[in-house]
Amino acid sequence: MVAAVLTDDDPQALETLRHSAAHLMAAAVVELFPGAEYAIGPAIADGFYYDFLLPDGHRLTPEDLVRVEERMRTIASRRPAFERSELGREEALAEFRRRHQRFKVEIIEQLPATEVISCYRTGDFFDLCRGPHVPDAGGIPAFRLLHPAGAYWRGDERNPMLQRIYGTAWFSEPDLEAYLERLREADRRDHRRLGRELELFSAEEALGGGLILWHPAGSVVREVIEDHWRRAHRAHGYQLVFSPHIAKEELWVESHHLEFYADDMWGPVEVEGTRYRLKPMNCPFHILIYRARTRSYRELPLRLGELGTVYRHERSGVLHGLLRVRGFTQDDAHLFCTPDQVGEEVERAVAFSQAMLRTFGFEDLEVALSTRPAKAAGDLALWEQAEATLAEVLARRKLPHRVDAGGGAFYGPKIDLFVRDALGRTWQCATIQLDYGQPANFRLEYVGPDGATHRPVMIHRTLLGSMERFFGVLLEHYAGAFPLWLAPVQCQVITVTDEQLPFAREVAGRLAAAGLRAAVPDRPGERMPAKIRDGQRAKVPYLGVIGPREVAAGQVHLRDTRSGAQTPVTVDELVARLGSEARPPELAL
RNA sequence: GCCCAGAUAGCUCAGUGGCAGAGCACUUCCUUGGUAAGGAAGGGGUCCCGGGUUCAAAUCCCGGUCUGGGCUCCA
Repeated sequence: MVAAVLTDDDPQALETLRHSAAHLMAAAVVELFPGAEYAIGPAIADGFYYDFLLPDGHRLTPEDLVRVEERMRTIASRRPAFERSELGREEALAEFRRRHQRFKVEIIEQLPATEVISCYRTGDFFDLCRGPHVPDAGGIPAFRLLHPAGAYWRGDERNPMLQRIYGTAWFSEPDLEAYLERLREADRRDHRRLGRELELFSAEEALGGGLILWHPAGSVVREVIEDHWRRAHRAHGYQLVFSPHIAKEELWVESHHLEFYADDMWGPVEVEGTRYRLKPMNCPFHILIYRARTRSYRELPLRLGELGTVYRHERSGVLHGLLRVRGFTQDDAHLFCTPDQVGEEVERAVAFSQAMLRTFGFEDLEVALSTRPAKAAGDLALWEQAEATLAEVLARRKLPHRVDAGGGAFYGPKIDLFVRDALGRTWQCATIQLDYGQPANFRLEYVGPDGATHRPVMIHRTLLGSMERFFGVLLEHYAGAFPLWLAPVQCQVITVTDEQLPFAREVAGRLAAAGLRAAVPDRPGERMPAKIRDGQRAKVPYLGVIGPREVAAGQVHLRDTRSGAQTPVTVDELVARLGSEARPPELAL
């Protein structure tokens, strides 16, 4: 018998608590829905869930959750113990068959024959479970059910769809309340909400799922990001290119995309008897640029970069705001190098992406190394060599990382960088993929110092991922309040009465001449407090207020909307101060 | 794709077989004011699309589109 000692600092204890809460919830569901079959109910990050198959195909509603939660409290008030028992395999199978619990029977049948089968009883509820648990069901200080959902048995869409309930449990009511507040904060920061409120982008029904319209304010931010990106790439030895959105189907045969990636590609378009496909990736285009003439080893590494728009046929159910879309622009680049340049090029790309992500306020990065998938192209020895090269780079840069076995692309292993945002959530941005396959598919060559032809190695990489996803992540990270260099409008010039409008326009003109984005709201007759409120709500970093006093003194009363601080400044001071704060950050390598 | 839920004014939403509504936004007029909403009047609808049931459909039924939650956290 394992007696769990609950302490606040032990993550294991919190997991135990949540798993116990899942059992308590299942007990309540079985009482409310006699005949319910229960599948699995693990603790997860921040909470727990349990999957059920309810009698008569009942589907859970939010109202059902209220009843389940009430019943959980009723059961908990009786403080039934979590009683552990150990059964033999046959005994356990008989018990769960008697209870008509097909999922438990299936699980036991798949356990090794020698495994000790432990079960827990909570009042009338009896479950197959490894444990441990809290001593009794009254020992769960704070819990809340969150939402119902559908989920396939074992996550496989060929299996029956079960009803899942998500919940959360904590050591205390204040902990629970803090967590619920975190959820509310995440909702307030939801990029879809902010995108609408700040008029940054939209997705219109008339356009089709997963397709995004960038509105003027969002387009300004994107343009600033792209300018920063282009400048940095030129400084780091990249050459920038453009390529079309569509190519002959034959090209995708040669690249093996149609063989390995067809499900994610849009269907063919036929023009004058030739089939074309929308591009899901930019690589074949950059490869054709490489192949346009004979290349010398003196040109390598050749780094071709492009903000390339691609189209992928994501399944309708996985689309999500800007984070999962069907048309998006990758900040893509392909590095063509000699085999002995690979290590250095990968290392430079990793450093470049770390530096780039830092300029957007992402200091804390997580790193993953993804290895050979089941469906892979190319020979095994090359894969092993490629994986070893990536691991060496991570070791040299002293980057702690996890290994995602089988998570690589079909043409090579990869290093992914994830940013951690202001709420502690992680998002994949940069990816650096080695590719020995495409150079062979396309018979790429360069002439070496020996006068003979050799095969280059390719590295695919993005730093930000895609403009859409990165913008969505950035928007949530900053909660819509962009730093000055990214803000769509950097300074709004507000007058106390309409009398000051000419001076306000003059000030805005001075700011614009200095390359700053300034605006004078066109709202004649509107009161100043209303214009201040609009500026605050639009998250404009600076509001410059001008009344009769400021006109007389040639000043602006500057309000920093982030801190609320107010200071009178001359127009020259205003231009100098905003000009220096608005400069894009330098890339620190 | 699959399960569930939703779609009513630009936005947030109420209305649930019998006259299409509120707040904000927008337009006009009045107000010229000092750091998060000055006042009044007005305009604005294919109640997502298509079909069905009904004397009558925004409302009920069927199909579609789009959106949202979830679908490899594994006793």
